[in-house]
Amino acid sequence: MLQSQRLLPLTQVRPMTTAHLAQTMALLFLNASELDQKIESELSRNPALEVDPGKRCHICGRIYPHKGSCPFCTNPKTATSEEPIIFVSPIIYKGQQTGASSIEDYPLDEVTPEYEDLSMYVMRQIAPEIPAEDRKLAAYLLANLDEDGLLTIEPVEIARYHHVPISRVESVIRLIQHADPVGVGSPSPKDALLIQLKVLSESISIPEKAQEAIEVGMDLISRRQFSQLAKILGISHQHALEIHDFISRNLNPFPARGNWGDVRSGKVKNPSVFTSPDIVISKSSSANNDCLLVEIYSPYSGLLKVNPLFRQAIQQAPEEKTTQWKSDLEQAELLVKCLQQRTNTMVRLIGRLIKIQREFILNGDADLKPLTRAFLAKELNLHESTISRAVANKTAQLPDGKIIPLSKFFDRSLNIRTALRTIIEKETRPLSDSEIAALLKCQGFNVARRTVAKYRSMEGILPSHQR
DNA sequence: CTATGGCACGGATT
DNA sequence: AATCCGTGCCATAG
Repeated sequence: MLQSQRLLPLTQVRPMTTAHLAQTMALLFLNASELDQKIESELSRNPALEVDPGKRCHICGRIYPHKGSCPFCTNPKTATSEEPIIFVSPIIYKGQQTGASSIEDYPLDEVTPEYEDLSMYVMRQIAPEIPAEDRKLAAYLLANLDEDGLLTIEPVEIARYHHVPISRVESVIRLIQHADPVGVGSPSPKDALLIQLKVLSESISIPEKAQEAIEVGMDLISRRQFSQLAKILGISHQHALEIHDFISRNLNPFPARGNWGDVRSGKVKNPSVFTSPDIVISKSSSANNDCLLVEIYSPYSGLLKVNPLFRQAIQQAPEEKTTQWKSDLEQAELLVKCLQQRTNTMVRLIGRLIKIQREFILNGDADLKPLTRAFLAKELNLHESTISRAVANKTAQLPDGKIIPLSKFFDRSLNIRTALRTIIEKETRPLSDSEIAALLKCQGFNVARRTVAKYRSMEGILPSHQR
């Protein structure tokens, strides 16, 4: 049944036909840039379609469809609640964040396809900062990251191979390490942690001796021998625990894990380009409250309409073209309606999603709540497949600038994984996988021994006899 | 001999 | 219908 009729659209949506439904689904499946392409081609083909130029906000430069003032600039000021502010942006600003317009300029020919995304992503950030003659070097370095974002080759080798002084190699590496997955391109987890710690120390306060702890006691930390660690550093056991807690909460020994780990199998739809995100989430900067601003890119939403002149002209259409024109007009009307519907669904979906995962967005991975598409579908009175399509192939940019696939918001095994992590943190004696499995069973998580092992490695925790 | 990681199969999820 | 994920079995490392 057509449950979705019940929802209240922004503007009145006329009754849905099957064609309507089918096309809405098709549109929903596309992400912002794909939709952009699709509509552009439709525009050039179909004379019945017309683009309203919209209005450009004189403050932020955004385009918005209707009269009144720019929703982006006015809403945040009036907002008081913790409700996220959601609005739709009809235009994609390509390369808006970095100003790096065309990636083709950068030599990435040696990149292995699976990791292309990560390499591109990093390259895009650092490209403006490195001199042109070092770009090849950077590309080579990025091509030799492993799936965890760590460098697999020695700087000395690179220097020799490219016939450049090692200092230049090192300065490029430094740049890479400070790019978004902070610590990416480090030769080892230890170095990655150190970099992250340093970057982090500029914004928040870090526990004393944390740096020393990583430098000298890296293996002690990973083996969870805290009393040893405390002895070496001359600090209390309690303090050692605090340091460990800080590290495991804020740092990531494998920079690329989590963000890019799930894209790694190499079957990305559009492998050549790193597409701009479909939604951008930012914190309200102007106001004193901390509500979230959510910008959804939905190309031409509200701008695309049926050309009224065409509608009139159809009366006087030449005999042989009248059927053609009629079908053009129908298609145009359908497309406009479906686009409206798509936007509407996206807004509702994202709104709900943001509310549920608010903590995750603000505080990071640790606060991700378990969620399945089926659950969300029930809440929104939509069909599961609708959610699936809406989520598929889309990405979101978080306030901290990270870009993640929207599917990351849905994870059913995450609560079990955190439970597992806390169990390992709590227990003093190294527990074997089967023992952990038993403990998890007590907490209500029915998982097999084999699964525990998998989660462990997902979290980057060493096997029990090595801790 | 026990704990772990690899491969592969079946059921759940999308 | 395609894909992902948990799980069982088996080889291997400790």
